[in-house]
Amino acid sequence: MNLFTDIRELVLDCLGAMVAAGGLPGGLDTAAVTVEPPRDAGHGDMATNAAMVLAKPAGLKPRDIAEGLAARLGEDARIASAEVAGPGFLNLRLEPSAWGGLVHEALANPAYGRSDMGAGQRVNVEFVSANPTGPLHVAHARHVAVGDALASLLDYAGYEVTREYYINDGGAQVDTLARSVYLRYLEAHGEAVEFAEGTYPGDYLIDVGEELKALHGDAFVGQPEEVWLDEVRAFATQAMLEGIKTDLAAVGVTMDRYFSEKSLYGTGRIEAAIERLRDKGLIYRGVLEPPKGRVPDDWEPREQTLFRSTAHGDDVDRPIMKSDGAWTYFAPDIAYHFDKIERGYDQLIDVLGADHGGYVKRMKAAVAALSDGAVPLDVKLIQLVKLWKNGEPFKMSKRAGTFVTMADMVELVGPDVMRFHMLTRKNDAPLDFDFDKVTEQSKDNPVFYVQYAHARVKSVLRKAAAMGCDTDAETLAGQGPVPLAEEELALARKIGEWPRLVEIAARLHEPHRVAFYLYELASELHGLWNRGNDEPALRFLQEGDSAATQAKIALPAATAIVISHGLGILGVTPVDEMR
RNA sequence: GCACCCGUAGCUCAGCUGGAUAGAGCGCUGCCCUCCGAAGGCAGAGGCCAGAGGUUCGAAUCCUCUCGGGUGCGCCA
Repeated sequence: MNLFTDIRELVLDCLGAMVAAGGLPGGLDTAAVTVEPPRDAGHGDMATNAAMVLAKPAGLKPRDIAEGLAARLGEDARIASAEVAGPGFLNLRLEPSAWGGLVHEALANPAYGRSDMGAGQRVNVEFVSANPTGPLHVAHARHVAVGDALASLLDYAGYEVTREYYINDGGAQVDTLARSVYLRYLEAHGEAVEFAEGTYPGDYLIDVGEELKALHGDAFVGQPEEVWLDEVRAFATQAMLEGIKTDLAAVGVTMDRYFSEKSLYGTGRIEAAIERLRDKGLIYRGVLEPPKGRVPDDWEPREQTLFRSTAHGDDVDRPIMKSDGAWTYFAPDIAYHFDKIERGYDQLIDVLGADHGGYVKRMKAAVAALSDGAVPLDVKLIQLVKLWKNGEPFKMSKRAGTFVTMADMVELVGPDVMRFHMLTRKNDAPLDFDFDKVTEQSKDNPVFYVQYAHARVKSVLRKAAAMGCDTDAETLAGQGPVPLAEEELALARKIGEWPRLVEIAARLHEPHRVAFYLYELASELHGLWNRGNDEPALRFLQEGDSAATQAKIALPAATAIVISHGLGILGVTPVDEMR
């Protein structure tokens, strides 16, 4: 139930009636007609641009259409007033009962805000996909928060969502991992080792070396790489993956599928994907031009196997095979996306680091080619997270050992703070993460502010219960449409915007909008609360009057329910009291 | 050189398939705290939406160009 779309339907009905009555020509395109909240609440509850959009094609003056439309809209029971304003806007004021009905809906319907806009379409959200060479670090934390919230949001909006992790276990970096673990293994046998350039010196591999020793004894000691590499690589990769899964579990994220890059090699799957492209005439042998203005020192023209990505919007064609005949990293990625397409997804979403920006066009080109344009790929690029501590930038350096893992971060601030804060910016804007501020209990901290609103309501409900009120949602819903005082309308309207917000955020693939909405909703609740300080009639708890209190608590209770819905999408647990 | 992202109040940032007088928090100024939780509240100042053209009834939003910042640009994934 989305009151904005309901009222838009009403507007369209009225327009239809005007056509029938001869007040408007038929056959007008109403696609551009919107019903939305006005920027300035003083203008009313909703505004429609119908008259302005239709004036030109109808050959009429906007105000004339608006006046005719206003007269018809005014006949609907939900419309308190319809006024023509400005160049032809129609400002609608709704009967308070219409908003009260929504508040009631929020209480009565646990699925309030859920949408069927997805219509069961299948969406694959790939996120994190960190190399399995170590624990997740803070940059991944943002990927985790954004990817998982986006997946939840789409689920909430009626899509069938798969959360997926692509394991980059096919490239050279897992060999490096294996060699590094091997060094730790030798160390476990008492050998002094040195971590050369290009190996991973991190402490996190010490245990893995020990485990390898426990498993294989000294069987690999002094042996050449051919003897142990495959075994150690598999063991190490598995160990890293287990660690990553543990890290994810600690913040409440469960992937539906882990897809191994390695599984694409030697199985004909890369070849099959490339063949598909070749069938479309998109694979050829050729020589690329060097990039203008910045020619690499060792540049020399080379004939390579290329994918004609320019046929689908890329700037240059891309190599899929190295000069030694091995696949470039792009080839298995093509095969991976081909696999996703073949699994029947209607939409693909990749959550990647912003440094992969140059990679988006070619991947979109590949997906467009492989799906004949049927499957859209949206790539969400995640900007960097800048860490702060004690008012100073907190440097993160692998070399200096100040390597902040996601697990460290969670230990310091908790999963809820981490997840919420990571969504307080658009994905493509850099984000500051200040270890002091994110846990601060003040209005400047959105995490706290939203949680506080929820806790405040819960506190009110506890006190109401102590007064003898029945505070469960079912009982409150049973009281029927919620009567609202003028001062309570702003909060009720905000509750009414929830379903609309969900659809907008889901359509744009922007989960941060949920976080911002929750902040606004919390703000309305706190604002109403504060007015209660001066005007006792507005307080949720009416001292000594449990009947009045019983009626009053429906609105805050509905607010808390919507907050919990929203936090649920973000993967944050609503708290019942602040500690 | 090319591509992508970004440029909105002193600072950090929102801004809906293009909508009305562009919003929030911080900071600043003034007033307020015996009041359901003051871990604050109310009010105010503060803007050429980087700049210039264009499309439109209407542009922060779409198009073109310029300037400024970030990221990336064939055998690294």
